[in-house]
Amino acid sequence: MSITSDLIRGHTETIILGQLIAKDSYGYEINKAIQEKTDNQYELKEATLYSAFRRLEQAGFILSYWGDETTGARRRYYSITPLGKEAYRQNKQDWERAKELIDRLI
Amino acid sequence: MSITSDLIRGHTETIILGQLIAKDSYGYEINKAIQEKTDNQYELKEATLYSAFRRLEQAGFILSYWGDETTGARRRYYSITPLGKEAYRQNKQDWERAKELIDRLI
DNA sequence: TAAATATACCTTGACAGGCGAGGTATATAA
DNA sequence: TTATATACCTCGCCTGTCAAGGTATATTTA
Repeated sequence: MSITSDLIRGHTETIILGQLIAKDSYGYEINKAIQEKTDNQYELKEATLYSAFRRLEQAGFILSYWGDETTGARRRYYSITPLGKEAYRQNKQDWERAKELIDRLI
Repeated sequence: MSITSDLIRGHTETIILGQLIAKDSYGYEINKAIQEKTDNQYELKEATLYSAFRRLEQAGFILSYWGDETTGARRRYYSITPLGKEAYRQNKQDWERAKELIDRLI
């Protein structure tokens, strides 16, 4: 943990979209993947994660559907839309630019 | 402009502290320097700038004093404190870490 | 078998930083 | 005299994060 949220703020949606480009997934799995990718240095708080899903779906960047689990807890799967893929590309580009600017400034 | 504020959020204070390490300065000048450094790609909004000054002074990271201009508008100068320098070093380190994490995730 | 843990979802309300909009004042250029 | 540049400031809204709380199923442990 420890990485302050303000440094990640604004990347949450991009991170989620990035996960969904690889494959359809659900909240719990996405968060586990994030933790693994960062060697447990970062995780999304649940409230943050689920409110991001709402925004992304609202914006037409993702679609959701219930999984057909016959056992265990139900899962709401998300898939990325073409619009979402475009947003991801744009966000990634913005990040490259922002990174360069911030490096210049600090 | 254009760089969304959420990507910069959390860097405002570090950027200001970074400017003040070079030399004492005042709001207007700091903002001009930021614009120059980024080829006019970025600027702090005034409300953002001045509220950041308040926080930084409150935290003991900077001190302020009025300039002795005999002409033109008055200037409130800021200088960075040892505590502010330490905060700057820490923030910069956090940035390096965050950058690496975000690059892994998106 | 009871309790704890892991999986999996969700909402509410508070908080903090960014910023639009508005304001003040001095000096210079058109 | 009007506009622009310099230089400061505040108020109140907006948005994303997250602590705290809740629900339900399955497995592991005591």
